[in-house]
Amino acid sequence: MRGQQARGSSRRAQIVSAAIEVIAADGFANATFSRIAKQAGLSSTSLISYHFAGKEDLLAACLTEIEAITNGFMQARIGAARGHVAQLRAYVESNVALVGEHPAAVRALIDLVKNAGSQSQAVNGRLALIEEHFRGGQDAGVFRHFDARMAAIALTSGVDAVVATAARATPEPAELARLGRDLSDLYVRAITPA
Amino acid sequence: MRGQQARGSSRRAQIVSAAIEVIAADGFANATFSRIAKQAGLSSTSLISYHFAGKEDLLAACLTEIEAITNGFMQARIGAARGHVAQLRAYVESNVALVGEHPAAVRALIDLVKNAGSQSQAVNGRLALIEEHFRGGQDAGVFRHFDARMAAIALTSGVDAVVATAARATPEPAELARLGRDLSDLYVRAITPA
Amino acid sequence: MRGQQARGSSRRAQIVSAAIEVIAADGFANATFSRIAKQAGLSSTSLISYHFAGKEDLLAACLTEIEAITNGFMQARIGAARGHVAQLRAYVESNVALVGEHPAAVRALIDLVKNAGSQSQAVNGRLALIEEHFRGGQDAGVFRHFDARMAAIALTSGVDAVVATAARATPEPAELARLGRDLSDLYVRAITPA
Amino acid sequence: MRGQQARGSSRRAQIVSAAIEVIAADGFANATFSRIAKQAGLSSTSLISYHFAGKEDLLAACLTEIEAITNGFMQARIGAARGHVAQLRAYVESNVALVGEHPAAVRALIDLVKNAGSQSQAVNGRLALIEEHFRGGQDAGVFRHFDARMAAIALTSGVDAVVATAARATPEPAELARLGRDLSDLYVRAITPA
DNA sequence: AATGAATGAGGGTTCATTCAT
DNA sequence: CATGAATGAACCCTCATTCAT
Repeated sequence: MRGQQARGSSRRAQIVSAAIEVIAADGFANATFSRIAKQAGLSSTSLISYHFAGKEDLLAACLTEIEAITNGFMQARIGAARGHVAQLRAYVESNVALVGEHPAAVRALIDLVKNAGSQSQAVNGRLALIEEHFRGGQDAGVFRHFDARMAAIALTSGVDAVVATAARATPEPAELARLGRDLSDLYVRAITPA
Repeated sequence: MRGQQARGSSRRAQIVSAAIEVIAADGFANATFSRIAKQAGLSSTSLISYHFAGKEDLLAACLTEIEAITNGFMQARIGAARGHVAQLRAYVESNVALVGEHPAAVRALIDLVKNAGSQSQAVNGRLALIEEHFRGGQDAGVFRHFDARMAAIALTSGVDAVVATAARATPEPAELARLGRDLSDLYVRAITPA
Repeated sequence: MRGQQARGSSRRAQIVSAAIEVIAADGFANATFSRIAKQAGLSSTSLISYHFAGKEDLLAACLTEIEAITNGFMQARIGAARGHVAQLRAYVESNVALVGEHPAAVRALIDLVKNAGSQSQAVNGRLALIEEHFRGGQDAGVFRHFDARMAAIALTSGVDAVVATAARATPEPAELARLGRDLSDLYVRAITPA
Repeated sequence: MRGQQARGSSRRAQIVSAAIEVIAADGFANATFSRIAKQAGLSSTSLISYHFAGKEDLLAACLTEIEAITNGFMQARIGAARGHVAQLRAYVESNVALVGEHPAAVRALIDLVKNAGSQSQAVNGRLALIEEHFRGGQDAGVFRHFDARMAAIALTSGVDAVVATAARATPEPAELARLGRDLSDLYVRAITPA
């Protein structure tokens, strides 16, 4: 009766998936319950309200879902890398490469981050992780001493923006790879000692 | 009858100013005529419609106003700098410093850029300018050879994000100066040869 | 979410009915959602938007409903008549007689025809039917040779105007019958050979 | 201060003229003060309110002006005709011919009659005149005995409708002449004895 | 005589949400 | 679980009119 169902509900997953597609296609501002319901093949928006406590709840679920997708993709590559620099490269390059694998998820994520970013723990979590990575590298002496939080913000938003631009054009994998390499070059130079 | 007033109208300026404050405080999505009218001390939203052809028109006027403010502030500093590197530093540092002078304008600008960015020629103009600056530096041999467009995107969005974060906290001028220096260090290292 | 309901919805029918009464009473120009909602006993206009895709949709539904009413009444009488002249008489007389049965529908129809006439295929269909009838009579040699389209326009609008006047006064059935006879006399004389 | 100026004001005439053109071009429903002011080259709608007591007043003035135009054209032709039948022909044919001379006035008149018809004395006056003409012809024995008022309604509305259709197409003078002759044939046959 | 600014009512429409079934 | 109906607030916008100047 309340809305807010068990996490495992298949209906929930179906709605979240539809919402992500709508956000990716029509933008965050146009992602209404109406469009989402239609995309999901539901006859009524009330089903969404039934499964989610509110729009915020749905959006949070989208964010969670997207991050599960992206993390699954990126974590493997990052985990395989050895050393602070290599891991940072892996982060940037796998993030760019992700556009080729899950364009809708990437587009939706960027829109969600733009519009609901600072409230979201998930987004802030990603930020904190990178900040922590920077501090670790600094302690290990492989990164310069800069404002780690500031650099984390600059990096994540920069990567997001490049990825967003790329996501609009659906480029070739090879082109994406070059883009990712170029971009990680930029940041590695920025944070490592001369 | 109007719907499009002479540029110099004081009411227009008052409404634009109120709109900027609302966007800065409540976000682009919540910047409704109602809130703007209330902020401006107007008795009804129809006065806004009287002075502006529509919401788009008002938003465009806000963007114009903000850019006038920011350009007036930044152009002087950038123009005073000599050399590609110094000019880039001037851009980044003056942009960060701007937060201390016009926090509302900065916050609003960032929200407008996020939500109306790719349609706005003013925004795209800024991007093109930096891209051009990069190419010029590359031709002069003072910048490395990287994807100029990509780097321009990464830089502008990174600066915007750092600035946005700073704008939320209203920090001291000295702190802002340090932040600007740190950030421009980052980008200068990123784009200059080892 | 709907905006376009199944044809059989009782609410839809209720709203259409209310709209017809409002148009009949206040005129097409004053048939606002507010007045229609009040007439239908609804608490808000949004319910109308819920059941109809827009004002046009509602108006189209009204036209359809009215034509169903009028056709049901007139078709029987016209179909029972034999010969071109008798059918024309049946058309004119049954149209006038209709005022006694469904005054609101008649008044509303005339207002709708006046204001949305040339766009409506239903209205144009009626015109085309009569024009065709005229041509048939001319080919059969029972009608004179005149501009069939022009005469159809003159007849339908003339009948509409007489009917509209009659509808304003709610006259007795006998009086209506005489009016219908007189009017059909007029047109029969106009189109049959001396 | 009140609005409602002396009849002879040149501004008044200018506004009336603009209003007629707007009604003819955009239709009665879209004839707003805004559009009329623009058409008249005025900078503000308040000037209209200044010269006219209200919208009704302006519309009445339009009707008066149009009738002055049409009467000037038609009266000459009707007055030159001798006999009841010839005068009726002159009315119908000159009315149709008018389309070629003053298309805007005709289009506007028809729209005004449709939307403000039954309230207007001028319109009702025209009706009464024809009704009187019919009675005169009946007394003189040249017209049959029919419901004079009803026939007047049928005739005027029929002529208006044909004229309205013609006004939409701006046809050749010769075509208009034929149309007028055909139409007056129709009505003459309708009202004269077999 | 004329004007620009301002007003308030009302326009249709969209939206997330609630409720009874 | 699921649904269709209903709701009320809020949205942007247009209109004729008024007022001080």
